[in-house]
Amino acid sequence: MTRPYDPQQIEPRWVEAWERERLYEAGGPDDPRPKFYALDMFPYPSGDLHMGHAEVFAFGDAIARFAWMRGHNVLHPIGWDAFGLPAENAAIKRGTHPKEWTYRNIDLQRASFKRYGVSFDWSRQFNTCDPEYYRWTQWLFLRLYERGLAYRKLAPANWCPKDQTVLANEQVVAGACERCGTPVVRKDLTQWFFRITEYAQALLDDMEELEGWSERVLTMQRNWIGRSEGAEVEFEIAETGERITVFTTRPDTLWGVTFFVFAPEHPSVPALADIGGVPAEVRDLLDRLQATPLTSREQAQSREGIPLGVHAINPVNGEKVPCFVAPYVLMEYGTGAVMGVPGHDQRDFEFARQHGLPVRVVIQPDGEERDAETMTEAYDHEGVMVASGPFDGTPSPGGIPRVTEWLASEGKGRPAVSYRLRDWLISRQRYWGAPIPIVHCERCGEVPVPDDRLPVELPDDVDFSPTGESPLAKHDGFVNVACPRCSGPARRDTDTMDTFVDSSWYFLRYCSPRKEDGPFETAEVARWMPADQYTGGIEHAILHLMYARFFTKALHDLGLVPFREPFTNLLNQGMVIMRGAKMSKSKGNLVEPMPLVDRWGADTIRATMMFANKPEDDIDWATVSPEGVHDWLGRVWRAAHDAAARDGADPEALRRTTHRTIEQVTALYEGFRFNVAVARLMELTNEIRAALDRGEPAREAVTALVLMAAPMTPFVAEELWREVLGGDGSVHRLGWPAFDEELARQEAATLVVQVDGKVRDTIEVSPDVTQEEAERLARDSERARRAIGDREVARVIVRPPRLVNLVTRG
RNA sequence: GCGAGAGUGGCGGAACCCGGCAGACGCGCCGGACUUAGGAUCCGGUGCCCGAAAGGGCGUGGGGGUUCGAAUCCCCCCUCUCGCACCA
Repeated sequence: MTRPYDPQQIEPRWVEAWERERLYEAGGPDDPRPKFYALDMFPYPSGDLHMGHAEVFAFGDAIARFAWMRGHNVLHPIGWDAFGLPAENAAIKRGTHPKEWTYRNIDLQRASFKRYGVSFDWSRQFNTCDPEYYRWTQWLFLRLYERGLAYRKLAPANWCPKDQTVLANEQVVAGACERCGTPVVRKDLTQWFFRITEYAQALLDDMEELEGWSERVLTMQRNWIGRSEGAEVEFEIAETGERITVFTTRPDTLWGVTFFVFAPEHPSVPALADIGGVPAEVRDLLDRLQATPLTSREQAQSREGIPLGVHAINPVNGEKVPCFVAPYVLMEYGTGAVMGVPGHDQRDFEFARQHGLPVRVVIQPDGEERDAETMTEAYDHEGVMVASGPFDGTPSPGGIPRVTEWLASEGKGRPAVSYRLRDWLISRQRYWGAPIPIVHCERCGEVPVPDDRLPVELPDDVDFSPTGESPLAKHDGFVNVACPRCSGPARRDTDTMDTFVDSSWYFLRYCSPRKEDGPFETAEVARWMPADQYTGGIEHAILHLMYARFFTKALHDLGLVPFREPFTNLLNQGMVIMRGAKMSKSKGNLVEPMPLVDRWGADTIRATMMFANKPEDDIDWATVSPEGVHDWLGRVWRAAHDAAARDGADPEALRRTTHRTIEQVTALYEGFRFNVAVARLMELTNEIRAALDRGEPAREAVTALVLMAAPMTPFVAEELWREVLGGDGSVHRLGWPAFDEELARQEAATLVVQVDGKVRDTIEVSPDVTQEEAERLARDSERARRAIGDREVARVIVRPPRLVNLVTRG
């Protein structure tokens, strides 16, 4: 009697055995097998694993195991992204220390990962909050600092009043803090930045190398960088002679300029307001804006504005146009001043209407503008109608390139490129992060902490309740320090780094995680990087992936790594949702994976995730059920036991199915089509069952089945392989089953007789039917005759292996 | 508005790259077997309509086109999802 399939009985045993056998440790430099770096986005330890983790690591692990079985030397590491605000907030709420909370969660997640059967190389684990790690985060900061890629400046920052910290632009969503949803306000602070804008063009250009990235993510990154080509044009202020530069994508519309607008924060504004006699109004506007978020919608959408009382001289025709200050012009983009062309820009048009300014349409010389004759409609630069007239018209002497050229030759402008991307604000006024390794000395100014005095350790005894000031600033023992340069009294920088800095290089540390005299071993990094496959959630499409790409480029230019892109192939899987909505405790639709594992076993939960949908799409947990997969594994279990007890070679038909399945499943794994792969394996299982029920042997088929299932359902595969099929060693070290191409292509041959595209009959024939035989069959056989009736056969199309099409006439 | 992707049974989804038996595989549902019992296990059925059956008709968001043949290729439209959005 076959023992029943009981995952709770077999799975924990293999967790232990694999660990004992050190089955998943990556091979050293002498390993002759080709390398495969299977990288999964490391988790944030905010509790036990959630459904999202269960999904990513099911995919990531299947990819790693498949690579092992195909003969690669695999690096499949794990660590924890352990610094960050949630730890601090949770610690405050629970009256504990972020460190304690974090390490406890890491222990919890580690145990769960093991129970889940993920094939990690545990010998390489680290946490970004370990001093041995953040020492090198600080070291890398200093290298960027030396290169001028890290700098400090006073800037308006996004400030979250609840979390009491500055946020990166990327962390502000619809004017609110990404984490807590509190509306963000503007605050002027001296902040640390990474000069990611220096790499804006490289980040765009090198996308060519990212062949294994989805168009979706590339588009998101492209939008985020937001490159536009155009020209800088210089206007002169009539009253002062000051030259003000604007950026425009449409220099050819300079003839349509009827006004000029400054952003409220533009440095020239206060002086011009004095001259124009409106200093109080302008100051009021600024004060009001200070109180509102940097990225607020309403503010930007209004068309309010204050006439400055001064005029700008249009460089192309010497016209004087009135100047305004208006919040719809952003200091953050372009030069913070724009020329107003209401005939060709929606916003300018609305502004002109509200302030009673004239609208003038520029007529292109080659008649490109559709309203050239009537001038009843105005279009923006994308050909979208802005408004209907009638309007004045004025001719332009040329298109964009000609006008740009002319401006340059006259010294009134130059071709220019503008990016939406801003420098990356990395300082945080919070405790749980890597301290910025800089000392401020009264005499020497900013002084980097020397490499041999790293890490700048984060003290444990800090009052980290948020007050708006960096918690570290209240810790005298931390703050007061001798200047490394002059030994005089100095103060440490008390900000900590954004956690995205920690995660911008962790994949390099994995290559040599225990290195003590550097962030990574160059040879090891060269051996493993770039990562062959990166697996993680779509929510990191912009932030993390852009920062990691930037870091890699900067390190490349510092001569620290020999490549410019870190991740060759990227798999962004969708989310696990519940009844159409994101899971959350507050919505009461939270499902936790580990209790499911306790009930069904890890194999079933993993395979259920993979079977539910293609990796990129969301899985609605309400629409899937582990039952089907669990039943399937039970059928595999029984089939394996039955087949093992039977001698003889598999029957021909089953062999064909087996080899066809191997061919298909191999391709499906390569394309991450795990859902279909599961379906094909279920199909094969059904065939095996049928053969066994007929009393036929099926050992070869079952063996292939177990091997192919191994990356997705590692426990049951290992158990069946080692304990039932008498396999030698782990199934996860075995070669991937080979398939006989000839056999795989042979079908149970049926000719489908189509008459004018409609299926009339199916006729059994030998698998290698030729055109001649098929034609003879089509014309002479009784059945074909009956199918086509009295029509005349015009043509016979044979498409091996199994289609005969009779094209009839009349 | 701009950009990307998607519309197939009661449900999740196959087949689309490369046109050739649409609905693989699973869930659910229906029926049966075994059972004191079934929320266990096994077997069968299940796109819709007509029909007892054989069989027939209709079917991949809508409309057109190419083709002997279109879920698949081309054009137009509709709907949905995601990302970006005073970016000058």
